[in-house]
Amino acid sequence: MKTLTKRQSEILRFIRKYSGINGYPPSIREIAKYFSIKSPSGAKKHVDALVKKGYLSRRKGARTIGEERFYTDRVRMVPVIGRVAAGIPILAVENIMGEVPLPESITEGKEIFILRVEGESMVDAGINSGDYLVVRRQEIAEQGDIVVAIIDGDATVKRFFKKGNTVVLKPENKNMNSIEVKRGDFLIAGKVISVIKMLESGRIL
Amino acid sequence: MKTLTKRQSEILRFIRKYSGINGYPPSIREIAKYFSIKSPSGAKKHVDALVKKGYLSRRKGARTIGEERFYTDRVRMVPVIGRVAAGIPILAVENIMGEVPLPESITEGKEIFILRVEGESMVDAGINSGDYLVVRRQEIAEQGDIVVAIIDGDATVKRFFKKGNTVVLKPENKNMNSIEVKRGDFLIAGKVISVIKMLESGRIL
DNA sequence: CTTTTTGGTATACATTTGTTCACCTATAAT
DNA sequence: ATTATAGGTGAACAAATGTATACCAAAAAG
Repeated sequence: MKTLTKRQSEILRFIRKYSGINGYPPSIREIAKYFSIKSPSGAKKHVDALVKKGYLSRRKGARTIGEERFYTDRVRMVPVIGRVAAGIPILAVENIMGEVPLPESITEGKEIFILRVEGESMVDAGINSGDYLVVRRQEIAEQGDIVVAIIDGDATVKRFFKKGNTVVLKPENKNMNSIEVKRGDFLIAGKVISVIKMLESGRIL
Repeated sequence: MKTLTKRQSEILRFIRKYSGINGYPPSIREIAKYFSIKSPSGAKKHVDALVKKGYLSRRKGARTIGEERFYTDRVRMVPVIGRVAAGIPILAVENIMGEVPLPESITEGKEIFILRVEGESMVDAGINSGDYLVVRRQEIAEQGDIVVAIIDGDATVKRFFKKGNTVVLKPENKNMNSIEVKRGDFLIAGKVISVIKMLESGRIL
C-alpha cells in the first residue's frame, strides 16, 4: 500500500470519521470547508490522490466516496436484534438495531443473527444479562441445545429437551424452574452457536 | 417504534443493503429505479415516511439518507494466539495460529489479540476452557481487571488486584487459590475485553 | 359512505455537488 | 537548473440530485 502524505492522512481520517458518524461520506465541498480550503478543486485533488493510491473508490455522482475495504478473510454482515417486539417476526426490520461484521468462520454461511441477552436465566451456562448471542436461524433443535424460543411473541433463551409429547425449556439457573410447553405452543427462533461477552464497553455496536 | 408497511420495509432493506455494500446511501432516483418507480417523488414519499417513523434521518443535500445506526462496519484482522511457548513474546509469529476479522467496534483501534483459554481457573466469571478471549495489549491494569499475565513465560488468565508492594492474581474458581507475586516477577500481557464462546464448532477459525 | 393513507405518474425547477481550466507557491527530486 | 509533486485559489459550467405541485387510483380506517 502506498504511503500517504500528512495532509492526505488527515483527509482520509476525516472522511472515515464523517462516514462513521453520518452513514454517508462528506461531499467535496464539505471536506474543503472542514479544512478551510477555499476552493472545491483543492479538496478534490486530495480525494483523487487517495483514490489513485487505492484508499478510496469513486463513482460518478454526488457524494459517492467509497472506502476500499481490504480484509483477508470473508466477512458477513449480521443483524443485531434489539428488544423483540411482541407479534413481529424476530428478523423483521423493526427489530434490527444495526449490523456487525462477523467472520464467515463463525457464521458458516447459515442465516445468523445476534441477540442481546436480558435476564439471568442462563448464568450457569456462562451467559449473563448484557451478553450477545450469535444465533443460527433454525426451527428444530436437538436434545440439550441452547435455543432462542418464542413463547407468546416473547423471546427467551433456554436449554431445549424433548420429553414425550411435550418440550421442556430449562433455564441454567439453580433458582429458576423449567417450563414445560406443548409442541406448537412455541417457536424455536434459532440455536445459540456462540456467546460474546463485552467486559469493557458493554456494547457490540 | 412504529410499524412499517410491506413496501416501506422493502425500501428500508434496500437502503441498508445498498449502504452496506457501497459505503454511501442510494440517491432518491436510485431507489426509484431499483423499484421501477418512474418518478423520483414516488420514492421520496417512502423515504419521507421512513424518516417520520424514525427509521432514517435526513439532511439537506444530495445523498444524505442516514440510517439511525450505532455500529461500525469496519473490520480489523486480529491475530489468534495458540499455545504460548515459554520465553517467546506472546505476539511473536511463532505463537500466532491465524487471524480473524473483528468489528472495530470491539477492537476500538487498540492493539488486540485473541487467546484460547486452557484450564478452568475463571469458570465463575463465565470463562471456560476452550473459550476465546479478546485481549487488549497493555502493561498496566486496574484493580479488578481480568488480565492475561505471564509468569515464568507461562500465560494465565486471572483477576488482578494490587496489595501494597505485591500483586494478587485471583482465579474466579472457588476451588482454586489466589497467587501472590512480587511486582517484577510477572508481566501483564493485556486486559481481557471480551469473551467469545463457541458452543458448536469449538473453533473460531 | 367518506376520509385518510399509501403508492404512484408527470413535469418543472431549485439546489447541491462534481469537474475543469488557468494560474500560483513551495518543496523535493533529477 | 529544471522538473515533478503537493497544496492551493478562483471562476465558470455540467451533471446529479432533491423538491414542489398537480393529479390519479386502490386500500385501509373512520
